[in-house]
Amino acid sequence: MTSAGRPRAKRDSGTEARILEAARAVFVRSGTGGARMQEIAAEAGVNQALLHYYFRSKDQLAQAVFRELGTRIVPSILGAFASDDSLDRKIERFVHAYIDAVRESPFIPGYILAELHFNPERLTTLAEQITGSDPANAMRSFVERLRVDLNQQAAIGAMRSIAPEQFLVNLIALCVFPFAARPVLRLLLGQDDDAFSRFLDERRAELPDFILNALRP
Amino acid sequence: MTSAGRPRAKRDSGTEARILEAARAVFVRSGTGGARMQEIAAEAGVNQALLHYYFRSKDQLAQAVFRELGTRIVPSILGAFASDDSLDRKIERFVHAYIDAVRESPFIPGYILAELHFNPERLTTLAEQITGSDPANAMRSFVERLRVDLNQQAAIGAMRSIAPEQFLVNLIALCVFPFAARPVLRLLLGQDDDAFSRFLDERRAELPDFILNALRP
DNA sequence: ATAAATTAACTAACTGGTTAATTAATGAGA
DNA sequence: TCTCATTAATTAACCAGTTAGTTAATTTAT
Repeated sequence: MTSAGRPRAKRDSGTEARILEAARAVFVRSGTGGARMQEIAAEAGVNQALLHYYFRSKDQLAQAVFRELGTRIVPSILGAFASDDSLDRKIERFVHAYIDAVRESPFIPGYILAELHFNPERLTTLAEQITGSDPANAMRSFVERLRVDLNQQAAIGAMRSIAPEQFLVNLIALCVFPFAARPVLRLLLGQDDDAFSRFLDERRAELPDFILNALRP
Repeated sequence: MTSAGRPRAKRDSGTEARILEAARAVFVRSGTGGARMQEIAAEAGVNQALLHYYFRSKDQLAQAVFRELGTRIVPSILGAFASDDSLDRKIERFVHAYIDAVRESPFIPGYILAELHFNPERLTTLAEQITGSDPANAMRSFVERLRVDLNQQAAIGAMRSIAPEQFLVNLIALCVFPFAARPVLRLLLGQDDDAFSRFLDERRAELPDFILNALRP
């Protein structure tokens, strides 16, 4: 028998995963408001009722997708700051980790940003999920640690003084924005997929220097 | 008589404007997919049929809102680059113009980015509207002019060498992202409206230096 | 036999959009 | 200046199609 009297995986196991995958595709390209359950069912190759069988409602399905994508990306990039590397090195690791993590699914940042704009309450759920309840507090202590780091660098004359909030926003902006604004770049700079990829290569190599240089005293 | 046998402004002129205003509010907070015509009608205080009387369809109404917001912001910030100031000064003007233009309606960048993510084709229409057909070409010549500027600064040793595309993305990212990511900042950094406003003041003052410093050789 | 997985068919509510009728400015002519 | 036809503005009621969600029956692994 399986684990706990729980009869599992009858006909075609993996259905739930297939549904989630289809939902991800549809939600990412259409948003929660624009997505249609029917379209998701079709893309998953199942009956529409199955979506409700596995995920009670459209909203819960949307939340599941959002949670999955959010928790997949955030930790990978936060990891760079968990190490005890030098600040210089942390910045470089962050930039590389983010670009590497996101480049194979470049619509995700735009989707997450959009979804957060229209449903800001989702952030609470997501943040609790990641930090384990009380995200604001976890974040505050993170920011304070960063403040100490930055002040120390400023004290020894290695960096100019900067508020940790400004620093964080700058760092994240420079990483996230090119993805979020990809449709704009595509049209306005005439970037096809290939050009965008080269653009990212260049960026990955140069961005850490750009940031460190900006912080030079 | 009026201009051309065209009887104008009967009962309550300004209805169209009121509808557009209501539509703006609803679309900005819910997106095209999430918005409901009924909600817009209610917010405008008119019958739902009037929305169709003035703007044939939901899509056309959404486009009208998008166009209005897009054309309101873009030129004001592009203006900074039209001048013949020094590059340093252009950067400063751009940062100031953007923050000043957007700070009183801080959801607009998030809305525009989200809308472009889900309906990238809207960008074409908008860009044509602003540049007067053939936006890709207008943009290319703009980028090339910028390239010359940047190369010149690099040649005289005033700046490090940087591709105009990277430069543009950096500049815009640093300006736009704080607004687009506002819900995140609000929760994660615990910023209320007031704290956000102070954050913007600080940013407006420091960001030009940050960018110029990053470009130092 | 049992219970999970899956489906076809359905429904109740809602959606964007239409229609036909009503109201009120406007300008032309008597 | 007083009709009066004309035309724009506005509404209530309606419609057809779609939507998320349900149900009851069927399949299938154990």
